[in-house]
Amino acid sequence: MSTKNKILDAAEVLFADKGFNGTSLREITSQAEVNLAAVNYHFGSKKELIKDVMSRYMNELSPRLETSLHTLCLDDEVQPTLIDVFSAFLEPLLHLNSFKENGTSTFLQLLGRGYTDSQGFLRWFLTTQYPGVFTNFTQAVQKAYPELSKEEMFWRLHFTMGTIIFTMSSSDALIDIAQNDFDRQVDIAGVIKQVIPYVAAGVAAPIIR
Amino acid sequence: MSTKNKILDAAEVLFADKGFNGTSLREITSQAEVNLAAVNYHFGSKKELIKDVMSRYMNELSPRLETSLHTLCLDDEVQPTLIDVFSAFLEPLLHLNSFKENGTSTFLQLLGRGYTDSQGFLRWFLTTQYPGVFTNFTQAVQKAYPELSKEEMFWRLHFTMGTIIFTMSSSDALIDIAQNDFDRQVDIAGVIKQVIPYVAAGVAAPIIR
DNA sequence: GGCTATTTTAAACGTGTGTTTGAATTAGGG
DNA sequence: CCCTAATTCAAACACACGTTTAAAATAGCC
Repeated sequence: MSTKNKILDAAEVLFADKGFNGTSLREITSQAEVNLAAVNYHFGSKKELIKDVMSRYMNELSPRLETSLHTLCLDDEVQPTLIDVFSAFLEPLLHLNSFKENGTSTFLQLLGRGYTDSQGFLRWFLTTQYPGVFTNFTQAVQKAYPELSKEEMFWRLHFTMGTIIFTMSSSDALIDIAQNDFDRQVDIAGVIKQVIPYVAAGVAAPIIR
Repeated sequence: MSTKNKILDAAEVLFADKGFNGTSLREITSQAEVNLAAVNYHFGSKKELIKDVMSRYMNELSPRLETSLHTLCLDDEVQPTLIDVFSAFLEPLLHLNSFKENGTSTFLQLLGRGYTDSQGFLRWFLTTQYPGVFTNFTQAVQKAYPELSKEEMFWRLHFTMGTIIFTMSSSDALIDIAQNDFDRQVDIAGVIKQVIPYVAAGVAAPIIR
């Protein structure tokens, strides 16, 4: 395993767990069992390391998400339900688990970290580097629920992102509580399946004017 | 204005904006125009300052929230809708605006920070210091939607917290985008009114077994 | 006014941070 | 084998952090 990958692997777990600011390069390099200076040698700076950690996941997720949402919109005749739209995220997201152990959970936690940690840096990163994900998604929702105005859709999509990202940021803690309180096995896929009807119903909520 | 309050006022704004870890005592004290050592003199430590910032808001919010949810459950005959339950949050939350300028927005941002920044510290703080808020809320939801099992309710309540807290954490940025894209005035009350039907529909989503 | 307790102040402390340096080591092609 | 380029390494750098100190200033009471 290359030094670069050892660093990336250690960094993503720590970043997900303790945030970007909350994780020091020394923690990362000692976890990865490499020299401290290796980060700046291979990545240039901590900020670049963060970007590369995110890119590795986005490059894995983005094409699968794009095709998944695309096939959903292919047939002009049938109108997909909102459940269909959100379910289209399921396979690409869960695929991250075969890309890397606990990949889905780690990625969603990272997403949450990036959204709140660094004052909109991630929002910029996503919208500029992977604009297709957004446009494909809004198109799919638009098709499933045409009555929704652009503004209402804007808000409801951000509510949805909030629900998913926030839940997943603290999913480890929540899963622990659920296992204790209800005495049954829960995993990340189970949480995602719980959240889909929730967000679908939220987006489809009756419009009050 | 006392030194203590000057610090609290400066701290809450900076904490909301840049997180707890992301804000230094030097930023706070120079913003408050007091000496650096004043924080440790009046509060003992940074951690205590964070607690006190949160307490000031919770002590203002908690009793109003409790009575609001309580009156909702008073009448045993009529069953409140979920919209009623979530609307019961509106007045107590918006009251924070007369308690302090931009109080509602600041408090909800702080809530989001606390939830993600410090690995569950806030969850502990809320559940141990203000357990009434949770139990009253779940009772109200239970009454509005009795079919929901304890486990499903657990998840959907956390999804709801996620939606609201996450949205409000980045509400300033979102409001800016909305003002630009849709060319109309938006404020925090407007966002809350948008989010209520969303979360109400989410909680009331049909159960798939 | 004088004494005490409270508060403010400037300076320093120790620690942890991201980054840089320059020498030592390792790899790989001619 | 040898030379060069790439990589690793220990050490140090400069800086920012939360906290502590002890002297100076202020306030409140007899």
